[in-house]
Amino acid sequence: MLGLLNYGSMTGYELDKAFKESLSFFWQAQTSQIYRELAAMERKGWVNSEQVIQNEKPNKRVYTITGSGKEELKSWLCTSEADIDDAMRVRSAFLMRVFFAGEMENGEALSMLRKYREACVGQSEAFGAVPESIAQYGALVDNEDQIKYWKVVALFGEISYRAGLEWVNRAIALLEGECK
Amino acid sequence: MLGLLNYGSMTGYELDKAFKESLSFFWQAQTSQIYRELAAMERKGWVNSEQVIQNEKPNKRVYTITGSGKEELKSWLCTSEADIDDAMRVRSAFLMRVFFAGEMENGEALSMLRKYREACVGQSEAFGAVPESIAQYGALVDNEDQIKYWKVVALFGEISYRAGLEWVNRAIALLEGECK
DNA sequence: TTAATCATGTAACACGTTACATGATTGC
DNA sequence: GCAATCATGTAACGTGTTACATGATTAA
Repeated sequence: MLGLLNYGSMTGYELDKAFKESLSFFWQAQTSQIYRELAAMERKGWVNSEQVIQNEKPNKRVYTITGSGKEELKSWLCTSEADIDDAMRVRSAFLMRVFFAGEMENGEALSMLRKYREACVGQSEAFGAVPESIAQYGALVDNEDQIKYWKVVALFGEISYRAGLEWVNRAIALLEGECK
Repeated sequence: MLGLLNYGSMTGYELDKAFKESLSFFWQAQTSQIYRELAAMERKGWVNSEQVIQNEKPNKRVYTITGSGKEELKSWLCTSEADIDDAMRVRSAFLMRVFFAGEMENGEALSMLRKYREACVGQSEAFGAVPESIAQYGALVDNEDQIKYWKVVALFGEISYRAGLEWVNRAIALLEGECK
């Protein structure tokens, strides 16, 4: 949220949209969490807010990052310590299901993997629209440096879904060999 | 935990080791969380426990899955509903850092990526030891069906780290082009 | 004698999710 | 008339993390 507010002042509603439309690939947040954390961040002095009265739409509260908020953002970005191990960490209820799939019917496990394959294909296709979307947001932010990194993150997504597809195809082939 | 206890009765300490030695690739749990959740599961009737007095070692409490626990495990394994989307969900503070890396020095971003590369290489190498480890645990569990799925999960790990390495190499190449 | 392994927990806090609550305006 | 978009929250609950507390035995 500090990262987004650093691009420009925003409402909770707009932050929520940013998470859902752009960041959801690597981070998710509930609407209620956004409003709660905005209040907490204001208490900490990282942001301040101002009510804006509107007449054709409901009133809104616009949040602005403070100096102390910018410091906090930078220190979070730069202290990478043990964080690389954290970065590698996967946490997947899906893989847990696969791990214990010996307790399922063979066909049930296969249908789970086929659903995963469909989801991979869908996600891979969805990445076609990403460059366009980056160009649009990039024009608003007006910072060449930023969009370079956005593209690098998008590349991670593409490569991961392709890898996921490769895996699931091999997994299905392995299991189909036994349960025709 | 129900999945593990389904292989055979165990203590909290042994469950903790299983998470740390075998499941940590796709799920992590703190020791304190394991003991807390064991207590909760006993309250729910999914497991029961018995104290075992030892004389050469500290006493221990052995947990055993109940019929109702087995039912719970099976229903968790088989109801896969919306869970595939959940499976695809990535949550990565590391990718968040990359996304906002425009606020860092260029060199700092690069060194973060190089650390990631080292970690990928290390993890990839660590996968060499996995087949041996699977064979060892497999002998204890004595269920051919199970180890088949364990191998499929290990394959996911190998493929993911290879993909991560491919990505980080391309990302570093992209960024080095500009900051020599 | 010092580190590792065996063994079990409590308390507090941080973070994430779900359910609920409200209400105006705009486009089909 | 109905759905979508704009707009903001509270309360309760569930899950994950950190800090703390204790103490025996065995191998280097």
